[in-house]
Amino acid sequence: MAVRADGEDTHEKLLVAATQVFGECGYSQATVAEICRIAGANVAAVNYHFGSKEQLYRAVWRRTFERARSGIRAREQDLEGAPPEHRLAERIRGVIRRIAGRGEQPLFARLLTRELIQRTAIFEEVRRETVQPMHRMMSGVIRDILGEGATDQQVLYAQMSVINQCLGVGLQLAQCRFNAENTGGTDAGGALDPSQALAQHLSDDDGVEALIEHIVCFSIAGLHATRDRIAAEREAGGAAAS
Amino acid sequence: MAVRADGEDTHEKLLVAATQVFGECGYSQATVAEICRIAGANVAAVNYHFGSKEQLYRAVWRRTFERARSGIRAREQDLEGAPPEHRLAERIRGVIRRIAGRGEQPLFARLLTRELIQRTAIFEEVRRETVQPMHRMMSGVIRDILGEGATDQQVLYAQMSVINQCLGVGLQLAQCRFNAENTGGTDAGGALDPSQALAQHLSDDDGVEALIEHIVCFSIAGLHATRDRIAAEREAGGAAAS
DNA sequence: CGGAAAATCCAATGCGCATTTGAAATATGT
DNA sequence: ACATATTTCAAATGCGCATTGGATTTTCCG
Repeated sequence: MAVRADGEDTHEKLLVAATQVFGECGYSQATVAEICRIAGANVAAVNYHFGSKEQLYRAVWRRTFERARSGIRAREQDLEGAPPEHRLAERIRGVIRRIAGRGEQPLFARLLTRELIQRTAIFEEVRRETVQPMHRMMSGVIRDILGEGATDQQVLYAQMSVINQCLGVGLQLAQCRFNAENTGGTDAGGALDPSQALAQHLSDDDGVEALIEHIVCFSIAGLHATRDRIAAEREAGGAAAS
Repeated sequence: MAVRADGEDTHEKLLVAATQVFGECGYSQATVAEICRIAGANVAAVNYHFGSKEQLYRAVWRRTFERARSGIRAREQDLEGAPPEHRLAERIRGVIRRIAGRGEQPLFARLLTRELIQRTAIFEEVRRETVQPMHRMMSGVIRDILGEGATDQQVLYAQMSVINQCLGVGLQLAQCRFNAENTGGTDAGGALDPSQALAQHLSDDDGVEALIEHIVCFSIAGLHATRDRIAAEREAGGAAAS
C-alpha cells in the first residue's frame, strides 16, 4: 500500500537536471545542490532517490545513452542494403543533428568527450553496455568502405578520424552556445575568436546543415583515399613478396 | 642584497609538476598538495611563489605554449615556398609527434582540449596571446589549399576537421598511456576496448608514424574534395546567376 | 477519515582542499 | 662571523560541498 506517484516526478526531474549539469560541468564539478535547484527539489533528494551523486551519474548515463541508441537503431534499419558510404553519411548526419539539437540530446556528446579526456571509474562500468555497441556498429561501416584488405589498425585509425570530427564539433558547438547564454550578446574583443565565428555560422540550421555536408564530403573523400592507399600498399607488398 | 638562487629551483620544479598535474587532472581537479608533492616542495610553496593556484595555472599555460610555439616557428621557416599540402602535412606531423612524445610536451594538447570542453575564465585571458596565433597560421595554410574562392565559413569548417583529428588523437593517446601506467598490464575484460587496441598500436613509434600518415592522407584528400566541391558549387552558382 | 508508508525538508556533520600565519631554517653580502 | 632578506615548513583557518538524521508533510488505501 501507499505507492505514491509524485516520487516518480522528481526522480525524472532530477535525471533531466543532472544530465544538463553533468554535461555542462563534468562529474566532479557538478554540484548536487545545483542539480536539485534546477530540478526544483531539496538537496537531500538526490541521496533519497539515487543513493549518491555517483549512482545518479550512472543513471544519467544509462538514460541518455538509451535515448541516443534507440534513435540510431531506427535509422539503421532503413538503410539495410544501401552502400556503406550512404550508411556512413546518414549516420554522420544523425550524430551531428543530434549534437546540434536543442534540449538534452547534445549533452550526450559532452558527457562522452569528458570521459574520453579523463575517465571516471564509474564510466568503466557503463562503457561496455553503452559505448561499445555503437563503436562496433561504426567499425562495420568503416570496414565496408575500406574493403576487406584493411587491417584492424587501419579501420581503427579511420574510425577515429570520423568520430573525432563529430565529437569535436559537438564540443565547440556546446561551448559557443554556453558562451552565448552567459554573455549578453556583444562580447568585446571576441571578433577574431574562432569559436565566436563558429557560433555565428552555427546559430541557424543552415549553418549546421552546411557543416554536416562538409564533414560527410571530407570524411568520405578521406576514407576513399585511405582505401586506395591500402590497395596500393597491398599491391606493392604482394608484388615484393611474390 | 641576499638574492638567493634556490628559489628559482623550486619555482621551476613547481611549474614542471603543475604542468603534469594540470594536464592529467584538469584545473579544478588538480590539487595544490599533489603538485607540491611531485615537486618535492611544501604545500605553501605554490602560494609563496605564484600567489595562488590560479596564477600558477596562468604561468603553466604561458610556459607550455611558449615551448610549443618555438618548435613550430622553426619548422615553419624551412617550408616557406613549399606547396600548401606539404606545409600542412609537415605541421600535422609536428603536432602529432609532439603530442605523442614523452615528457611535458603532450600535456599541451590535453590542457588545450580541456579548455575547449569547458573554458576557465583564466583561459580567456591567455587565449589571445597563445592559441590565436597558432589558429591563424593554420587558417592560412587551409585557405591556400581550398583556393581563393573559399569562404571564411568553409575554411573554418575544414580547419576544424583537421584540428579535431589531431586533438582527438592526443586525447586518446594520453588516456591509454595513463591507463597503461595505472593498471598493471593484464587488464581483464579490456580486449575489445578500442582504447586498449589503440594503446597497443601506438605503443611503438611505428604505430605513431602510421597514424600520422593516415591523418595526413585522410586530411589532404578531404581538403581536396572540399576544394572541388567549392569549385563545383561556385560554377553552378555562377552559371545560375549569369 | 485515519493511519502508515513515502517523500520532502532543514539543519547539522564531516571531509577535502586552498590559503594563511608565524616561526624556523638557509643562503647571501659585508 | 654577523645581519638581513629570502625561502621553507608545520599547523591552523575557513570554505564548499556531499551526505546524513530526524522532524514534517504529503499521498494513498482500507
